[in-house]
Amino acid sequence: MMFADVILPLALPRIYTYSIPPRMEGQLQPGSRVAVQLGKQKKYAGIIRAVHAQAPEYKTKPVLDLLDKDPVVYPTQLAFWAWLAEYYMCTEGEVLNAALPAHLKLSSESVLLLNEAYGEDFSDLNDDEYLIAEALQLRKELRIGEVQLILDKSDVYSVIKKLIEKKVCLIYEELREVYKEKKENYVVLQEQYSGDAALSALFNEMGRAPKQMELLLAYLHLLKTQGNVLQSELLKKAGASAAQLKGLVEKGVVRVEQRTVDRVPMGRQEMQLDVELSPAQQKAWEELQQQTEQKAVTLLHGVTSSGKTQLYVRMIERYLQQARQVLYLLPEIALTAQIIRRLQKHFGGKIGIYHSKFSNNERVEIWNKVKSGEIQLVVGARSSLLLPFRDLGLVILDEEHDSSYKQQDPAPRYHARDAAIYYASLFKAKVVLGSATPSLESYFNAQQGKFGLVTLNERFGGMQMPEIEIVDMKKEMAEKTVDGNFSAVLKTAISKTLEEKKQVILFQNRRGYAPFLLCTTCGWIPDCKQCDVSLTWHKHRDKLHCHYCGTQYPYIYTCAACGSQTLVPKSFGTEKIEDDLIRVFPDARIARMDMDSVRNKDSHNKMIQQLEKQEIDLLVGTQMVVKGLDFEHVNLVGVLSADSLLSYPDFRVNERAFQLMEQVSGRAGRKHEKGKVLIQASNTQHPILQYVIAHDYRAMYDTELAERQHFGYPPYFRLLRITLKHKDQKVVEQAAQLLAGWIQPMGVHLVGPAAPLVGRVRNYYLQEMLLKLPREARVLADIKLRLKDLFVQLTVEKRFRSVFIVPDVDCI
DNA sequence: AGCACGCCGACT
DNA sequence: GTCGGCGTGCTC
Repeated sequence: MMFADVILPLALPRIYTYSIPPRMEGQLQPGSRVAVQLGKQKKYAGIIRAVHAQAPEYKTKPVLDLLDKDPVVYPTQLAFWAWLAEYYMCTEGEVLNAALPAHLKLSSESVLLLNEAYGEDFSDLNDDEYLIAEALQLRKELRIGEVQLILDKSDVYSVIKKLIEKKVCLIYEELREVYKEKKENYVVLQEQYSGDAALSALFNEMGRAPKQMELLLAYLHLLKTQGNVLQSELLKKAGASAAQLKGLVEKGVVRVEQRTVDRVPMGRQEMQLDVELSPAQQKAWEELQQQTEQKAVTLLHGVTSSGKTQLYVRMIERYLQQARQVLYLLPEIALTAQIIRRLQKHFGGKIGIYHSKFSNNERVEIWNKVKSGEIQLVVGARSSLLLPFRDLGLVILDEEHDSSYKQQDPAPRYHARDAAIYYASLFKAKVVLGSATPSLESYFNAQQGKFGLVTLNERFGGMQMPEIEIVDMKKEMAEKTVDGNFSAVLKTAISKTLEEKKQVILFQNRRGYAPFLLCTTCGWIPDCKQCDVSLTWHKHRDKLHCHYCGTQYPYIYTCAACGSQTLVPKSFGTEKIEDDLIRVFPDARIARMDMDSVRNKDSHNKMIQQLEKQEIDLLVGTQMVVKGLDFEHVNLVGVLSADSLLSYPDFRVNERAFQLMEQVSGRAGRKHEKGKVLIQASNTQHPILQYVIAHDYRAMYDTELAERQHFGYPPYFRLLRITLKHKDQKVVEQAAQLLAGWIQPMGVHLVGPAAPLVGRVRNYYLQEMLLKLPREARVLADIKLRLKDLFVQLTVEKRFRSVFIVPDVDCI
C-alpha cells in the first residue's frame, strides 16, 4: 500500500496522509493536484508533497482523484514552500493558499437534490423545512448559500439534517473545476472553395445575394491580412448581421469553428538588443557582470534616473539567451503601463506580467506558461515569486528598499527580497537588488561582502540632481505668510512653474481630508466603535472612515462628550490639499493620487497617462506618487510636511524619511535642466534633512547604522513580533504576560508585551511583544522551534484556548 | 477554513 | 420544555 502526504490550502497544524488506491499507483507524484475528502463531507484539491509506503498509525482516507495529467509544481516549489512555512512560522497550507491561483484551489460545495420518491405530502414539515422543500420542487438543486438566503439565517445545517432524515432530499458534494478555457468563434472557408477558380465560380453564383458577397469579400480580406478570422471581428468589419453570416454557412461556403484561445497571448516579436549605455553605465555594467559571477546576490545602488533599467535589460537579455527564466520583481504600485511598455519594447512576446489585477482565469494560464517555460520573463509584484518556475536563472528585485515587499496580513508574512534570495539559491540563480536608496540591511550585507555592490551615481543623459531647499515653516508661521498648507516660498515656486507650463508634484503622507475631527470645547475626538483609533474625515464622500477596519460613519456635527457643535477638522490629508490647491490655483488642472482616488482598476494608469500628456499641471498624492514614475515635464516637487515623516515612533523612521524624500526628489528635473525640490519643515535642523539636501546616502547609512547597533535593531539583530488577539482585554493581557514569562529565560532580548498604538481592531484586543534575535540562522531556527512549542503550551491552557497568536518574522 | 457537537438563554 | 445562539474541537 502506498500513501501520499497532501498539503491542503488551509491553516492546518500538520500535513495529512491519504492512501493511494491501487488504480492510481504510479500516477501520483510530488506536486500532483489531487481531490481528497476532509472531515465528514468536504472535499478539497490538495497538492501531494510526498509519496511513500510508510503507513500511519491512524486509518487513512483514500485519494479520490488525480486532477491534472502533470504535477502543477516542481519539487523546487515544494522545497521553497517548506522553507517559507518554516522561516515565517506558518503552515504549508497557508503558503499553498497564497501560491496557487484561486481557480486551481477547489473546495466542494454541498448541493441539495430533491428526492422525487418523497412525493407531494409536506404535512409533517415545519415552516423552514417546508420553504426548502418547496424551493427544491421548483429548482431541483439548491446550494447551501441559497438555503441560507431562503431562510435568511446562516445556521441552516440542522434544517438540512432534518430534511435528509425525513428523506425529502439528498445531499452530495460537488467539486468542480472553476478554470475555464476561453473559446472564440472563428470563421473558416470550406475546403472546396480554397482555390481561385472555385472562388470565382462561387462569386458568379452569388450574384443575387449582394450582402452575402460583401461579407465574403470582407472575410477574404481579413483572411489575407490576418490569417485567422474571428466571427465578431468579421461582423464588425463588414457591418453585417449574424443572419447574413448564417446564410453563408447554410450555403456551405464557410463554417464557424469554436477554438480555444490564450487569454495571455504570446507575441512572436523579436527582441531588440540595442541598448545604448553611457560611459558610466558601461562601467557599471562591467562591474555588474563581474560581481554577479562571484556573488549570488548583487546590490545595484544607482541614484534616481541613473538608468538602472538599462542595466537590468542587458542582464535579462543574457539569461534569456541562455534559455533560462528571469523574474523581474517590482512593488505592486510601480508596475505601471509605463514600465511594462518599456520592457515589452525590448522583449516582445516572451514577457509575462503577473499582479493582483489579473483575473483568476488569466492567472491559471500564466501559471501554466511559466511552468512549461513558454514564458521566459515574468514581470510582477511580490506574489509572482510563488510561480512555478522551471529553470530560473536570474531574479531582479527593483526598488529593493520598498517595504511593500513584505507581506503583511494573511500568512505567509514573507519578505519577497529575502525569500527571492532563498528561492534563487534552489536554482543556483543570481539575484540583483536595485535601489537609489538601499535598505540598511542590504547595504550592510554589501559592506560585509555578503552581497556584491555596484554603484552608479551619475544621472543618465546629463541630467543633474535636483536642488533641494528646506522651507522654514516656523519662521513663516511667525510671519503669518502661510496660506493653508502652503508656505509663501512654495506658493511662489508653484506659480512660477505653472507659468513656465511645467508640472508640479506635491507629496503628503496622509490621505483623507483631515485625519480627525476635534471638539474645540472639550477636546473629544470621534473614534471607531470597533477599533481604538480616531476616524478620518473624507470630505468628498462626507463620511468618517476607520482606516483600520474600513467602517464608514456618517459625519458627526455634535460632540458626543459635551454636546456642543464645535467640531473642527485637525491636521491635513491629500483631499484637503487638493481643495486648497483649487482655491489658490483656480486655473491649474489639479489631480489627486492616493488609495481612495485610484481604487478601481485603471484609474492609476489613466492618471499617469494624463500626466505624461501634460493634461495635469498639479498632482498631489501619497507615497503612490513616489514610485516608478518618470515624467519629463515635472520641474518642481514639494514635500508638504517633513515633520510628519520624521515623527513616527518607529526605529526605521529616519531611513524611511530619507528614502521617501530622496525618491520624491528624484521625480524633479529633466534633461539639461535642474529640477527643484521644496521641503516644508518646522524642525529645519533635523540631520536627515541635511543628508537629503546633500543627497548623501552614505552619511545617513553610517549614522543610522551606529544607532541600530546601539539599540539592537536590524541589521545587527533580527526582529520577531508576536501579536496576541482576543475579544477580552484581560485575557490577552494575561496570556501575553504568561508567554513573555516563558520567553524571558530563553535569553533573547524581549520588548513588551504591551498594547500597540491601536490597541483594539475589529473588536479584538491586541498585545504585542518584540523579540530581538541573533542573526545566525541556526540559533534563529532553534528559537522559532521553541517558540512554536510555547504557542502550543499557551493554547493548552483552557482560558487562553481562543487567543490568536500571530508571529511575524522580520516584521517591519 | 468548514462543520459537528454541546452548552446556555429566550421563547411557545 | 424546545429552539437556536455561539464557543470549542477535529479534520489524516
